Formats: sequence, structure tokens, C-alpha cells
Amino acid sequence: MNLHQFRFVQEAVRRDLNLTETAKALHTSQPGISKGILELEEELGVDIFARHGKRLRRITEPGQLVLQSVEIIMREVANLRRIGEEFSKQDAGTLSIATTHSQARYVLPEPVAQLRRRFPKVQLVMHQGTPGDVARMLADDVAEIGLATEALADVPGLVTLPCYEWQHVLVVPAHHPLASVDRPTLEQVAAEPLITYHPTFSGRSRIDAAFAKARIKPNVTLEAIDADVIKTYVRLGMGVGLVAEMAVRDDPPGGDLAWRPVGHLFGPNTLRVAFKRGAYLRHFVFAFAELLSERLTRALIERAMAERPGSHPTSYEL
Amino acid sequence: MNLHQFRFVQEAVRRDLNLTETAKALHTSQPGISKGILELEEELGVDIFARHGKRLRRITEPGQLVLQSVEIIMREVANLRRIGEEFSKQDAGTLSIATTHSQARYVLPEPVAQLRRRFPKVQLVMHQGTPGDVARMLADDVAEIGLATEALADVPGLVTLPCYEWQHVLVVPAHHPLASVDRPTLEQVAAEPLITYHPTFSGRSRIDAAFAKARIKPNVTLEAIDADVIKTYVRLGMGVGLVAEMAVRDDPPGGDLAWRPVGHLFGPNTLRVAFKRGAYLRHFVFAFAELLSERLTRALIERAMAERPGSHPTSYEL
DNA sequence: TATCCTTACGGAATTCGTAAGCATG
DNA sequence: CATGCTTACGAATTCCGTAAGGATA
Repeated sequence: MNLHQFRFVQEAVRRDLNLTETAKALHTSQPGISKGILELEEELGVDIFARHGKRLRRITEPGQLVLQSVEIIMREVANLRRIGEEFSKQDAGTLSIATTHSQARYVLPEPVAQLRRRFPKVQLVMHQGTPGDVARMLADDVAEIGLATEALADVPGLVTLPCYEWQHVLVVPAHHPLASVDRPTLEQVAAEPLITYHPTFSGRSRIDAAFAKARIKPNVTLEAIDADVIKTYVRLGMGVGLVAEMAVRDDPPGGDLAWRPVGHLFGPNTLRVAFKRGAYLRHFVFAFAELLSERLTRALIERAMAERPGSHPTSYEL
Repeated sequence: MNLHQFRFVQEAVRRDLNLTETAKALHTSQPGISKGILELEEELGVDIFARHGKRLRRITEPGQLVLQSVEIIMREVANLRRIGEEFSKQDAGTLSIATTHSQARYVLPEPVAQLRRRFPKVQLVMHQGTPGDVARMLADDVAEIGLATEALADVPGLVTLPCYEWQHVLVVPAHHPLASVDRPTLEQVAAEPLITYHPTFSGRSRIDAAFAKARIKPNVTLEAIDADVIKTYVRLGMGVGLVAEMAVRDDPPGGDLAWRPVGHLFGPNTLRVAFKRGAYLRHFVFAFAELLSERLTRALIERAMAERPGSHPTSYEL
């Protein structure tokens, strides 16, 4: 039994039981992977994978249990490295952030700049993706802290905390009739060609839900993954845009675009920060979280991380 | 980083930072231990142990954190082995029980016999010791299930459940005046030379507490760790005995000893069963627990094991 | 036939023991 | 000076790569 074998099993599962892929991912030879897994199975006296001839088909029942233990072990190995970093290199290390475009573009610049000022020796790495990608990057130890509006709250193995609430805004060309309507209605919005986020992003599900509930079928002309693209096409007159308020917060008024908050139509959205359960968080990770939102404190995060997996969030949700 | 190094660190801590002892315990050379720990410290970039010259003095602050992760890793490695046993050898394996003399002598024979009948291929190992020893054996993975009346409830890292309640009985020679007293008083008991358990055992603390509360100083002539010894000296007329009720339950009445329940003097005691938190329990471990007490079920134990460390026990206490 | 896992094999690196060195109490 | 950790070194083992073999879809 050794850590290499554990890593092989873990990565093989992540690569859909394809050992060739696993070998590439781990920068080693494929026979080595095969041998390692075989040896572990031999030592435990149990098949971790069910094989069809020479091909790996699925994870066996004991394999599931083995995998659980392996995941815990690899998590703690990652923690050991972080502990080493935390204490050896004072205020230095690498912080990997997983996030969506919206946050990376409109929310993170400020806290990131502050963190760089306070911890100049911390190397920041940003990973961009869908909210689902964010969750996966945390689970796979690719990122240490994740930020997204959706899909994080209910992922097992993650600890999430609310960061702040935001609402959608309707973006129209400056001289569009809707620019002068204070509280646009769903019907008014639906009458226009719509440009908004791709379904996997930034509260798009809220938009769909609101229209569905009112039994209105909006005419979505274009789906983008970021607000810059949406605004560009609104400028071109292709329709009206629905974006997160962060995307227009810093735009000067009186430009070629106007916007109206439409939280009353699509409800509030919550940006959440997420960590992998059981992760050892270095002090600059806490510091970064505190920079993200007034609502986040080290004590609060530590309490949330200690919470029992099954139990439901309590006070810190308020 | 490898599992050997983790084992070295763990064992070194258990052996009070004496690497020579550690090497003996792990059946390897002392320089090997030294090298392994040094390499791990080198790789993590952190001192786990603070040294005075060449002698290990204490655990450093990062060392504490490292130790926590190491303990989790070693626990999961133990679990992996158990998972292997569970699925490879059907209904076979080794079950280590840590317990006190009282339970081993009077309580376990019946459930052990039943377990042997149901799982003939399970090898049973019994480890006897004080309640404190029982707790330690669980923590050190020497035993998988522990039984004791005291000292288990508040040990961090252990999950305990109540098994059943018992009371003390007063044991006297058959023709002793107290043999015919229905509810002896503390004063009556204290008037005789007392023979009872050693302070670390079987509810002795309850006895001391009751006398202390009544401001009576009993005359304890002899302290034994088991009821057989106590009964032997009562027969010799050296005094009256206080033992757990289990110790006389199977004695035929009309012999040379008589006894009276004295729960009204010393209160009820609770026998508890304990497991190491996070341990993987094989099915015959659950089966054994269920044989121990009607109150224990697999579902109940699983719920208790999943409970958050900090939170206090709930329904299954009742 | 293309993909993919297992077995075979040999050079290189690692491991682990003994022996020696050196610091503490 | 007795105990106890670290360093040195060499034999044995393990590791890990390439090449070949065999099974599936």
C-alpha cells in the first residue's frame, strides 16, 4: 500500500476508468498505473474495479468504500502540503481560485488587488469555468476557493457560504423606450428580443423560472457566457439584455446604454463562496474570503467547515 | 512523502518522542525512523518536532497540525485493510475487543459464544485493562470495540453508546447480620471493613462519591480489580464486598455468600460500548454490538458514528 | 483494426540495515 | 558514560521505463 497507488485509483476514477488517460494525467507510464492498481487490489484482497476481459468497466462495491478512504487520504496529503507552505514560507504560497466569468471580471479585481498588496508573495491562479466546473475544481483539489452563484450550494463535499445578494438588470440602448420605464414588467421584457446568459450561468435559471411561472415564452436571441458580449450586442440593437448588476455597476451613466434593476421580476441571487470540506485553509485564504465580503469572517468560515455534513446550515446563513 | 513516514511520526508521538522505542515498536532500525521523519520535515519544509541538540523535545505548532492529518490518514489506511477483510474473507477476520475484567468475566461470555457460533471464522482477541486502557487501545487501533463503565464517555475521538445500566450489590457471608437487611444504609455499610474495586474500575468513583457526599469515611481494607478476588476475601471473613451486580447474577442462592442490591446508595452505572470515530466497522462488529445489548442496533450505531464530534448525543442516549 | 489493459524485462534509483559519529543529561 | 539522534555507506530490493502480448468493440 502506498500513496502512489491511492493517487492512481483516484485519478482513474476521475478519468472514467481509462488508465491510458490516467497515465497521461499523472505523467507516468500506463503499465505503471495498471500495476499499481493491481497490486493494491492484491494487497487488499479485493477488486476495486470490475473488468470485462482487460477493460475496466465499473467500480465494485468494495471499490466504492476504498475510494472513499482514498479520497480522504489524498485530501489530507494535500492538507499536509498546505500546512508545510503555511509555516515555511511566511505569507507565501499559491492560491487557486475557481470562478465564473462574471465574478472574475466584475467582482474579483478589487479583492485580488488588495490581496496582492497584503500578500505580495502569494501567487494567484484563476481558473474560469461554469458553476459546475467550479464545483468540480474544488472537489479535485484544482482550486482551493470557489465563487459562483449557482450549483455550489448542494454539492456534497463542499462547504459554501453566502457572499452577497445581487439582482439582474435590464440593459437597453440609451434611447430605447424601456430606458424610461421605472419598473419594467415581464411582458414588456418578453416583447423584446432577449440577450442573456447561457443556461449554466449567473442566475439564468432564475430568469427561465420567472418566465415559465408567468407562462410567457421569451424570445432569447443570443446566449453568452459573459456580460461584455451581451452588452456589445445590445449596443448593436440586436435586443435588450439581462445581466447581473455587477456588470453595469461601474459603467458611467449617460453612455450609449441604459439599465433598470429588475430584481422584482427575477428575484434575488446569492453569490456563494465554496471550499472543499476538510480542507486546511491557510491564513491568506481566510484573508481573501474576508476581502470578498463583509459578511465573511474567519470565525464564520471555520464554524461552517466544522459543521456536520448532513446537517443544514444555520446562523451564518442569515 | 509516504505512509512509512506517517507511521513513524504517529508512533514517535505515542512513544513520547523516543525514536529508539519507536523503532522497536515498529520492528525496524532506529536510524531508519530518524531518517524518515527528517525527510518528511524536509519535504514539508517544516519542523514537526523541536529538538534540543539531537534530542526530540516537543511537538511544534505545525507539527500538531501535521499530526492531525497523519492520524486521519493512518485511520483510513486501517479502514482500507478492514474493507479488504470484509469483502475478501466472507464472514472472517479478526475482531479485537478491549474491555475490563468485569465485562470479560461476567458479560462477554454469552455474546462471545453467540458470535463464535454465527461467525466461526472470526478470530476474537480480547484485551483487558482499565477503562483508561480501553480508551487508549481504541485510539491506537489496538482494539476495534471497547467496553467499560467509566472513562469512555468523554474521550475525544471516541464514539460511545450506552449498553445497559447496572447497580452495585453488597456481598456478605451467608450468616452475616447484613444478609437479612433489605435496604442497607451507607452507615451500616461503612461500619464494616470494605472490600471493593480498585479506584480505576467499575464504578468505584460512584462509591467514593456517595461516601464523600455523606461525609462518611469508609474503611476500605482491600482493593481488587475483579469481583472474584473480592468475593474470595469476603468468604474469608475479611469484610463486606461491593461489586457489580453482574458478578453475582449467576451465583446460586443459598451458598456461602449473600447479597443485597445497593443502587439506592451508589446510584446507577452505565456500561458503554465505544468505537474510534471514523472507523470502518465490518458487519460482524455490528453483529457483536447487537448481541451485547438489545438497545444497540446497527442503524443506531451508524447514526452515532456520523454525529458531529462537538455536538451532544441525542435520541440514542434515551 | 484501433483501443486499451496486462505481462515481461532490465537498468536506475531507492530502501534499509549495520557501523560510526556526536550531543545531552 | 549511558542514552539517544544523526550521518555514512553498501547490498538488496523496489521502481519505472520500454517493448511485447492479448482482449474488446
